[in-house]
Amino acid sequence: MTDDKLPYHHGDLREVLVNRAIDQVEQDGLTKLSLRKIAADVGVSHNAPYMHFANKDALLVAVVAEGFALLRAAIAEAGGTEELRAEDWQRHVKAGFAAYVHFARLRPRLYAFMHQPLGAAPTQGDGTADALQQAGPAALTRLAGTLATGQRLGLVRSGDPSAQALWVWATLHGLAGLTGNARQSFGERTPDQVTDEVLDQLLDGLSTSTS
Amino acid sequence: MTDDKLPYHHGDLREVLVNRAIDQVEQDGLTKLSLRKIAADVGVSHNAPYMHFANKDALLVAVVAEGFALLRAAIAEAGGTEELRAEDWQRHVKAGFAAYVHFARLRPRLYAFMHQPLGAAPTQGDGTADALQQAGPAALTRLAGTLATGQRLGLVRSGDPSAQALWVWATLHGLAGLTGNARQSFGERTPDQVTDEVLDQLLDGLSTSTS
DNA sequence: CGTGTATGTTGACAGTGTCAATATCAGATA
DNA sequence: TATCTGATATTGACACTGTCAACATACACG
Repeated sequence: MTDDKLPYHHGDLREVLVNRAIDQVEQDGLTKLSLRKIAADVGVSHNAPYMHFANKDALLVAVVAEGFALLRAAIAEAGGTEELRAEDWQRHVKAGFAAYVHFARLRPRLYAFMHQPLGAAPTQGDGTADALQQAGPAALTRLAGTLATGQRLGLVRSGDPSAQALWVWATLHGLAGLTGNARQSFGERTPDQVTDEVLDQLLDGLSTSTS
Repeated sequence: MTDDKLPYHHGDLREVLVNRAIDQVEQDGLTKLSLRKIAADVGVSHNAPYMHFANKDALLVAVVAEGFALLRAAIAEAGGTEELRAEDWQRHVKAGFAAYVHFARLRPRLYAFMHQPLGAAPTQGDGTADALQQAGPAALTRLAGTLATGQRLGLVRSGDPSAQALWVWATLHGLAGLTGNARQSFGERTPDQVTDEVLDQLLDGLSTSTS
């Protein structure tokens, strides 16, 4: 990544640190994550990260931000949940939902860490942390818009789209958490089957036809 | 657990340590949790915990186990999801669901830590860890039984109860995660409103009447 | 009693996050 | 080109952490 610029001494150390931290979170978990180990892996001294992050928590905030960026990209690539017409709607929407859940299953620890208030409270005045705080409502508004479109197309039952959006979001988030947790088992079902079944039920529950 | 023996020197140190660890997780988060600090707070030496737990992770596993016990108790107290008849069913079920979500909002970090694979992989052969692994399917079976009862009462639409249970569980888990996260905001809605609205939609989506 | 064993303490060690002081180097200024 | 400047990285130090080993204590049972 970023092998073209190679600026000052090391070459975009900040981004390299964040990526390495993401890997570390995904591999050994949050508790084992060591700033010094990350620095050593990257090949810099144990205090070099402090040139780019005030402290360990600041790096973790950057990890969360990058995680959300990756998630947005994954959803967008899967077909996007916006700007749709005709009966492609349901297919595109389900693909976007599935991409959300899939992301959480591919990077379960990162997804969990993005959402869970396990660490310290977000550092005040960081800017990045403030931006994250607004990511939720923004995504919710976007989702509500998608559902409003579905209503206009006659594919989604009437009702407050923002309330329906909360419902959808809760279901996706729950599905993401459950299927991403390797400790969790679902009897005979695979996580993929669970995802597919629940999404079908959700879309069915949202739709106008009773089935 | 083992609250009757009151053993040797300190008096059931194990339970005290777990409770203190739960408080610590809830207050300052997982990353700041210190075994030595817990020991000091409880009034024992920094190595006393090693008499009851092989290492820090073992204590954390016990924290998770105790968390699930608390959650089960909270749901049971709210009316229990089992052994119901007549139209009390819907009321009791919603109360149980709400209790689940409420628990997560009262102890967000504990709930998150119970589910999220942030820490190390479960220690092999711990016994407690193995028991936790089976807690998921067990709860799922119980929930499916409740839904089957609802079907028999004509209150839940037909379909595989275990598939419906997964749907319900995902929704509850998602709702729990979202409303428990203090960093999350829902526009004008309060977490309680969000919970109520989504649960109504879920029960509506599950029910036989189309609205 | 005395003895064994579960329980708790003390001391030590490597590893951690973070601060202060120092060194290095890219790029602007002259 | 020569020099200055500030961002970037390094070294050293400190308090703190998890964990191991050796030692001390106090209950339970013969």
